[in-house]
Amino acid sequence: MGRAPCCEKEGLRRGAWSSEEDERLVEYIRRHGHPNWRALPKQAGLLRCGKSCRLRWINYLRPDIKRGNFTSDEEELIVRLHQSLGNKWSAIAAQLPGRTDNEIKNVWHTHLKKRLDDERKAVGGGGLQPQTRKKSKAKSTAAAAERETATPSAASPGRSSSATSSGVTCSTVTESAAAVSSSSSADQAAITSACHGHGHGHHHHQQQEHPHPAVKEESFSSAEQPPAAIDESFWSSTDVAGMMDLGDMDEELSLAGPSSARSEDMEFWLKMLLEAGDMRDLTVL
DNA sequence: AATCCCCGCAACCGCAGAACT
DNA sequence: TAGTTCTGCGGTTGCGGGGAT
Repeated sequence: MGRAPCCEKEGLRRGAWSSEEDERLVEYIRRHGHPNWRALPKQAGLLRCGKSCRLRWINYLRPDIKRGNFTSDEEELIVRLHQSLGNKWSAIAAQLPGRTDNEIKNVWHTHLKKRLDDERKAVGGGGLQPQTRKKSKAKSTAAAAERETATPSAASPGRSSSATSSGVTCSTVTESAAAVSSSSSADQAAITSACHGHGHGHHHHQQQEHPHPAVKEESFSSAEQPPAAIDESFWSSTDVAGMMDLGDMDEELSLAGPSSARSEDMEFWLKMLLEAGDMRDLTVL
């Protein structure tokens, strides 16, 4: 059947979002929720298509987004879930509260997949393996790993980069490489610790940053405060801080629909409990 | 110092299926 | 029940930063 374009392309903005647009979107959703993405941009006064608004909200502006680099526990969990679920990023993301499918997908393609490939090569061929990248890459990767461990908060200004500005609690690709084929008890521990991290933390550091392109956030661990430089004006000007009040947020989230952070949490814990046995089995694969 | 190359990330695109009429 | 609309998902791309040469 025919399919209408998601939006009339004429006159709509594309590309990176401005702080004003973010502001509008957040403010609108805070007040009205998002019952209809298609109509939202018009009603919010945004020159974007609904799809773009949705993506921006889901992947970036949603208050329950947990940002910062992935912990080794999270990476491990992703690897395991990917083994069982395949490229079902949304399903994987459902097990990692605060993480988006897009983010997980990116991490998979940039870090984890490479890591697994390397491991397979190491196991299969052993010894020296030809680098898929140029020779300089090995150097730069090692250097990056070193940077990560040596200068956790020495992130350079500008865009965030998990590889170049990893936080203290965040793993590097190499760091957790050996952990992938860990024992079943280790699995449980990893899952459990991941759960603890999510269960306790992710609601409370939601306001860590407002990652706006104009003032990209530094990378930092989930336990740290965001750098002072982060777009404070945005939070104050839009009363987003007020939105982050938990009580208020619950209200907002319930308004926003079934995917509230609270229900996600419940679902997460239920699934975790149910799947704990399955996860053990995965290690046998 | 300049240029090249690679990486990470946000955003876009198109499809599939659910929801609605 | 069929047609249409909307949402969600997965794959892909383009941009900007930073390290290497």
